[in-house]
Order: sequence, then C-alpha cells, then structure tokens
Amino acid sequence: MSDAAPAPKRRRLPAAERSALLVAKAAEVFAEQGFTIPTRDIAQACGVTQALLYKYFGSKDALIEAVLEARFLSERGAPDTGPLATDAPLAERIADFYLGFLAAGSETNLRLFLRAALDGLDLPARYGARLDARILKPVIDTVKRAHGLTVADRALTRGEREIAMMLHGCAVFLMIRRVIYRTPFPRGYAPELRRHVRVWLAGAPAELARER
Amino acid sequence: MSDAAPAPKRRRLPAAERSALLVAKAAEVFAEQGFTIPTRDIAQACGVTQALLYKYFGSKDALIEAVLEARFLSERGAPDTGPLATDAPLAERIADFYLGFLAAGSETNLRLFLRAALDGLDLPARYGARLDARILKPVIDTVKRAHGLTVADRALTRGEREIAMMLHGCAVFLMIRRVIYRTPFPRGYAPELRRHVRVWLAGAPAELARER
DNA sequence: AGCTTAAGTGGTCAATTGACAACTTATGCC
DNA sequence: GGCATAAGTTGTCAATTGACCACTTAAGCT
Repeated sequence: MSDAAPAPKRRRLPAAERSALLVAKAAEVFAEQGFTIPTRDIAQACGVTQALLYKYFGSKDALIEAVLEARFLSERGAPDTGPLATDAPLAERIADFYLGFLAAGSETNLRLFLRAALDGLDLPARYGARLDARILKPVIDTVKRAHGLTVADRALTRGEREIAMMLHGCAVFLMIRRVIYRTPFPRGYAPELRRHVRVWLAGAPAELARER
Repeated sequence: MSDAAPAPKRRRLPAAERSALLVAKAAEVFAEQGFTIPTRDIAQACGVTQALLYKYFGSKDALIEAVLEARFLSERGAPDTGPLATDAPLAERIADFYLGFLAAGSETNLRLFLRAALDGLDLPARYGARLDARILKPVIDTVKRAHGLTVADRALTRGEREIAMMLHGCAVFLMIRRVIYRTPFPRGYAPELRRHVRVWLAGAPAELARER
C-alpha cells in the first residue's frame, strides 16, 4: 500500500538536455494543434511551467524556429540511400528507398511541414536544396545508370527534376492521404507505392532520355 | 475635385445576399490565415462589425461549417468532364480535364481543404465520395474505353481507385507546390501536367488490365 | 408621411494569451 | 557540511478574443 515514494519528479535537467526535450515535445504539439496553440499548453505537455519556455526561448517565434531548424534544417534526418545501391531489381530498389523516406519523414514532420508552409513560414524554399541532394538526384541517377545513360556530376536539369518530382509527389501524396486525410491503409502503403514505382518506371526513362 | 459623393456605403443588404457575401469572404480569410483568425478580423475583411457575424452564424464553428459546406459539399463546383469526351488524343483529353480541375480548385479551396484536414475537421472523409464520382471514375473510364476495356457501371475497385489516385496525387502535388510551397511556375503547370499524364499513360493501362 | 421590422452597430464581459519580473530550490563543487 | 549558481516556479499585466445585449437606423409598405 504505502508506496509513499512520490512521483519520480525529474527536475533540474542540464540545460542542453532540457532544451532538446522542449523542442522535441513542442514539435509534436505544434504538429498536432498548429502554431497558434498557447505556450501554456506546450509547457504543460512538456511537464514544465510556461515561464520556463521563455527562459530557453525568448519568444514563441524563437521556439517555432528552433523546432523547424531541428526537424528540417539540421544535418540529421537524411533518408538512407543504401537501398538504391543494392543489386535488387530497379523497381524494388526505388520502392525500398521511398519506403524508408516515408517511414523517416514521420507524421509529425509532415504535419509540421504543411502547417509551416500554409502559415507562410518559408520552410519549403529553405528545404528545397536538401530535397534535391538527398532524394531527387539519387533517384534520377539510379534510373539513369540502370538504363545506360551517362550520370553527370552536375545538378539536375529542370526537366529531370520534374520527372523525379512526379514520383516524389505520388509518395508524398500517399503520406498525406494517410496522415492528413486519415485514409486507412490496412496493409501499409508498400503495395501502393510499389505500383506507383512500376507505373512511373514505365514512362520516366523515356522522358529522361529526351532530356539530352 | 469636389467629388463629394461619400463612400458608396452598401448597407442593409437582404439577408441571403449578405450571408453569401460573408461566407465567401470568410473562406478567403480562413484560407489565408487559418481557422484561428479572430472573428473581428473576419468581420473587418467583410466590412462589417463582428457582432453581425454572430447574427448570421451563432458561433465561429457554425461559420466555419458554412464555409466548408459552401466550398466542398454543395452541388456546385464539380469539374467539367467535357474535355474527356472530345476526339483529341487520350493524353490531351486527360491533361485538359485536369487543367480544368486545377483551375477550378482555386488556391482558396486547396488551402481551406488542407487546413481543415490538418485541424481534424473530417472534411476528406465527407468529400471522398464526390471525388470518386466527379474525377477518378471519369478518368478511369476514359482510359478503359480508349484501350478497349469494358467499362462497368459499378464503383471503382480498390485497385482502379489507386491507379487513378496516382495521377490525382501528381496533379494535386503540383498545385501544392505552387500554392502552398510557393514554387514559381513561370509558364503555368500545363507543361508539367502533360508530362505527368504521358508518364502515367505509359504504365497505367497495363495495371488496369491486370485488375480483371 | 408615418410606422414596422429587420439589418446593422457600439460597448461590454469573462476567459485567454504572450511576456516577464521577482522569488524559490535543487545540485555540483570545495 | 556549506554555499554559489543555474534550473525552475509563482504571480501578474496588458492585450486579445468569443460571445452577446441593448440600442440605432435604413427600407419597404400602406
């Protein structure tokens, strides 16, 4: 009975640790509730007083910026390009790569990204370069190699980028349907994603060849 | 000089007219600023006092519901399926149909829809049936006919629906990139959309044939 | 013109919200 | 143990916000 030990109050964390904790939790809350959620609610979700948020981040905007930085602009979080380089069939490699991207780009990330974009926070422009380097170019180069096209060391042409964006849009839209529209995918989206890759691969190489 | 005629104060509109005006303007404001915008700001954008909003709609939620109803659940606003039935080449017909959809689904509509979905307003589920009837099935049937497959009078199978959804996702993602991500498309998105349709048509018919 | 009625306004209230100053206390170091 | 310092809290303030009541006035009818 007398389990008198009071709740294990974890107080007085070192600043770096607390800061990371606040940013992580705030990301979830912003993603779910939007950036207009009161700072008091964020603090409560963090198990901390509202005033402490202001000790760590001088303003609500600064907290938002810290969240976006941590989630989208820091070096961590690039999807693993390993699946692209196996000796499996091309379609399988690309599907596996994108399945990794969809898993890594968590629900929180998608919600945050869309909310930030809707609210004019200029995130997509800042994120654009990373998208090209981490996702679009690796995919295009993989397809080119598989079809005997020469792989240049330069940035994607506009046309190549759009071809890659078609598949990317399909993958992101799958995630939007599940996470934002709340469409149920009882067996995950692997089957649908594989089909998308099949269809895309039926037409994309010819388009790529056209691009000089 | 003495254009002494004072500002043409349009006051005392008939209720139906005023109501429509409020809903239309509120849709724009919600789309731009999100559903958390103060009712006072909406009223100001309408050129009306905040109290009047409460005369017409008993609460903020009721106003939001009226906006979503008017934009997504009323009978108006179905995209024109005319372009699907011309005697132009298949790719051109589908591209033209979707260009119409992208133009009709205005920026305001896309923003509203995403915001509503993000905020858990359950709009996608309510809108789903209309999407099938107005867009996905017409497209699939057009492709089937062009490829000599029999067109049934029943609803789409799950597989057919996903095949259509692939193209739909590409089109919506184009709009998202322009409207939400604010990516510039100097020459409109007709060129990219046409390319998407080409690629899709290279693989989709084979997938459709598989679906029995 | 006079009157009725619906359209629209001004002002107010309690609750909420971003921000912060003053205060308290846990924790590591000697 | 004693204590310096950073970690965390309490309480407060002005501005904002959803809601609404009492009041004013334009339009149509006769």
